[in-house]
Amino acid sequence: MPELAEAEFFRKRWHQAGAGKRVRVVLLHPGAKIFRGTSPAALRRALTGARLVSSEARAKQMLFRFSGGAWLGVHLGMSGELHVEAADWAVGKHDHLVLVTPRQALVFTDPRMFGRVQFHRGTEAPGWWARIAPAITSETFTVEAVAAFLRRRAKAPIKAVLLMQERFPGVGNWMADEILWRAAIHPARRAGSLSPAETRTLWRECRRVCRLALDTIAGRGDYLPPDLNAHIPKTWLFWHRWEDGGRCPRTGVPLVREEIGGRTTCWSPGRQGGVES
DNA sequence: GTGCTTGTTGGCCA
DNA sequence: GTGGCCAACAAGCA
Repeated sequence: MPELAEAEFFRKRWHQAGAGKRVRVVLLHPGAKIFRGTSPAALRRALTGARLVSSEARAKQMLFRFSGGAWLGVHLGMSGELHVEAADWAVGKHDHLVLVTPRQALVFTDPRMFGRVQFHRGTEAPGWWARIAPAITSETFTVEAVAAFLRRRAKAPIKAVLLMQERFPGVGNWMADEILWRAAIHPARRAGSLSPAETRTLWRECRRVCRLALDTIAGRGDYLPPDLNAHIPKTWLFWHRWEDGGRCPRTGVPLVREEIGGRTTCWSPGRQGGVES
């Protein structure tokens, strides 16, 4: 599930339940793949009895800071989720890590285990966190930076390029399709074939989709929608991209699904022109 | 049984 | 060295 806005949604969900609280750590499967590259035992030692101080989401990742210089990084992969349950809640088959507060349980669950939990200790955030590319919604995400990147990846389909986290942090499969649909650019176009005007449109829609997704999925301010996608308008491609017989919300024409850049891609014929344009 | 799945990585090849 | 492509990872679902 998790792309940019979903990461922020799940971060907020844990934060609202756990901020300021002391936690006890329960590792349900310490050998699980989600702990690859980190030490579950050290994680448990450092976090148990610590308070959740602050948290942040960047791209598709989250970082939770605890008292005593302990940090918990979370990447949800393809199927990971964070949820909040009652403290006495029954453990599910794919729950791997639980932070228990006096009243509630913060649960990390991930059936496919493409997700990842990383423990870090120190006064500063971990290096991998600092190296995440600046947000698309930030001022450093300029049209010039996008243009330069498209030149470097000139032969790759634009769909594949939008999935590259080094330049488009947080963009995943559905957001990439949403951006290209709004920008009216065919997903199979080579990145280097976009005109300056198309590049500018793409840049603008990247920013717009990220901002709108953050507003509608993660909410504004402290507000958190009850359901993840409850407030995404029906005018978005999002709601139509997976349904059989789905139609373009703008033209009414049947949508096309095909594999582009190694991923199933949904696009609107007519609106998004041809590969050669 | 088959063929998918909102992600990332490493290996292969040009 | 760089860029592009693809299989693999694991489990569930239709």
